[in-house]
Amino acid sequence: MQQRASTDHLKAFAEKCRRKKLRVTPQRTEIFKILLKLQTHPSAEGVYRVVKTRFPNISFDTVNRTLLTFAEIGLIDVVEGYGDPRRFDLNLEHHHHFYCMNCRKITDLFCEAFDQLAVPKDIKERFTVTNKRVVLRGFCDNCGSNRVGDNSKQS
Amino acid sequence: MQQRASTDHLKAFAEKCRRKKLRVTPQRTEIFKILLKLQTHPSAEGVYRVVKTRFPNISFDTVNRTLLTFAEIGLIDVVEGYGDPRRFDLNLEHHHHFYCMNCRKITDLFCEAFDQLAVPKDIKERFTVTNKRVVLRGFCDNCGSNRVGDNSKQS
DNA sequence: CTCGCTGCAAAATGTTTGCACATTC
DNA sequence: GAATGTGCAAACATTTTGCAGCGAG
Repeated sequence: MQQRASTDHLKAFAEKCRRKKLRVTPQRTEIFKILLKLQTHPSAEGVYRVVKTRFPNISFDTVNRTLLTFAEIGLIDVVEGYGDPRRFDLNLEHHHHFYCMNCRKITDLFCEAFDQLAVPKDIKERFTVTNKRVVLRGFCDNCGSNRVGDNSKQS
Repeated sequence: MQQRASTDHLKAFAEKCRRKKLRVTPQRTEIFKILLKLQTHPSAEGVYRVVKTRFPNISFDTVNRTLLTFAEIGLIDVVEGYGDPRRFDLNLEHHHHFYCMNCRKITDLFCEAFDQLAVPKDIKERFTVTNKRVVLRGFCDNCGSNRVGDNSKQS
């Protein structure tokens, strides 16, 4: 089933690149194909290891940059954590987080509706769940008005 | 209000340390006090900068190790992302994540109840929300049986 | 007095940047 | 042919480890 869809995905990929004025290079295509096949949540390093079996000369930087580029144009997503340094939270009570994509600030959210969300039985059967949290992402009021969609940093 | 509670928190802190057979050193106490005051989600670096104003000789490692120790005994929490390398996700559809604290594998969860969770109006007013996700944490079936609560790694 | 904790230094890991050459459009 | 993408190498940032001496219990 994955195989069948690949062609469509590849077409969509090429089109998206063209729309964003990105060149469709063999490296990019291969990386995208590998992402399709992996269906996991690999790090740049993980993707690199796989791509290397087909493009032995590819550099890690190309893989890493390509992934960041893909994320920038919305072709793929970056998993929560976003590669930031580890951060700590004194608040052990049940609460939730809003993460600003621009200034990277995390705001605690307290919300009964979120707290009350139940973990379905089938998930509980597959995993030992010790923590449940709703994570929202977007832009805080400081950042929301000025900017729209890019990934530039700010200390 | 934070001020008043500090004493209690400090007592609880000392007791927790004793229970876990950790020594109550000035450094640890200071770091804990700073966490109480910060009420944010600082990185080790961020905590270090503040502690240094009072303990100019403290080393970054002590701060970092202390924070990790605190997290290990459940005194504080590590925010989603956990300091892992950045990871990517091809799946742009609405889905949710389970993160295994042991093997660090992320599993996609598809769950209607989670999808349907509405973001309350007051949150929408404060933030521009572009993404919503439920993140569960715990141990997957491979890791759940062998281990219970520590933080040791496994490649 | 003992063992855990701290500070220092170095290593390991992960990420970013600059530049010359190759390649897509 | 112009401009973007790639590979390489070095810089940078973050996290981890080993060890000698210090200090809490």
